[in-house]
Amino acid sequence: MEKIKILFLGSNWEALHTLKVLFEDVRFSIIGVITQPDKPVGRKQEILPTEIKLFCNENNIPVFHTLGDIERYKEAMSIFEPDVILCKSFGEIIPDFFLSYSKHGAINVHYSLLPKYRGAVPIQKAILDGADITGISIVKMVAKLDAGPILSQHTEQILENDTNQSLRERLVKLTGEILPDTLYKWCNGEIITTEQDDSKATFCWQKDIAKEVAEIDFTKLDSITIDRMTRAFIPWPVAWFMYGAIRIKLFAVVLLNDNEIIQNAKDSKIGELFTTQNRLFVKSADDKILEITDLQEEGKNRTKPIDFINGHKKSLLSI
RNA sequence: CGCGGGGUAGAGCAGUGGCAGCUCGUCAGGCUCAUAACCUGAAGGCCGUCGGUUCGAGUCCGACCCCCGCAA
Repeated sequence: MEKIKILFLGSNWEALHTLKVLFEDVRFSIIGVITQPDKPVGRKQEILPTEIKLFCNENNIPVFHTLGDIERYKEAMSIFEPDVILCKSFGEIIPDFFLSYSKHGAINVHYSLLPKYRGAVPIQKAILDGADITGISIVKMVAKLDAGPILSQHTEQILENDTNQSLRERLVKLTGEILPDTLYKWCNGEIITTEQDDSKATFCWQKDIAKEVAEIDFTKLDSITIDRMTRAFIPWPVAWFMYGAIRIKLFAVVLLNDNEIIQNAKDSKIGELFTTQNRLFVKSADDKILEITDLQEEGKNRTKPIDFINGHKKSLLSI
């Protein structure tokens, strides 16, 4: 039985996980990986090889950079002769001609139930919208972004306390469980695709997830929105608010149902932080009490509320 | 040399050249029907490192190390 030759396009840790799963599956052979070039990382902006590149080097998989350049895509086509192209978190717009040069085309893994949430940040947007389910769509890539026929879909519940990170980790894991079979069947002609209903498409863009939109003004936003923002912006850019002149990152909040505290705090001012029972609270614009359970001041380490309270005993309102 | 904040008890923070402090936690005991409550006591420190100034440095000066935020 001849192995299916895969040309893998991917750049981040999610792509690496998927790449490993396919690499270890005996039905497939990874003939090459196209990934984004090494970039400066961290505070020191050191240029380090990406994890994908390290993995490829260890396993003698050829690595190629297209750099978004049409000519380099053409060059890649002359080097690699894949049966199928698999794309996961690649980060470049791929030219049309490249999508169709292999026998079985190019397949993309997208983290939403297409046609909903086409675009760059489907998980975050689903959380911001308060959706209760999302999922994975494995689609054939076409010129139009995330608009191709669907090979298979799998739904996943969005839990009440799911963050972009926790949900993403589950979806990445699930991808490893379902992608190999789907891809194998596809290449054997055993899958009949389903066209997307374009009229039901919704979209999300990278600009929806940015530092500028991650600011939380407790005097203007309601508690539900604040909770969703906090969960959607992890691990980046992380929801933040101003405490006096200090910027504070907000890693987790809990909508409060504790009657005693709500009763005691009924006179507290909207947007003003206060503490009681060694816990940290704030009232949002809809007059609900939110408990802050995980935070970080600029220039300082991430701390638990008790530590923040200890450090601000004098300025913090206590009820 | 990208910009900025910081390093003091297990944690979080004060500290004006002159005895090392506060809150929380920990430990021991007490009180209470009861508590993330209250009372009494205790342990716990190379004040990032090295050098300098000084009668005297956590504090002033210099160099270095490390952590963090921004930016990318």
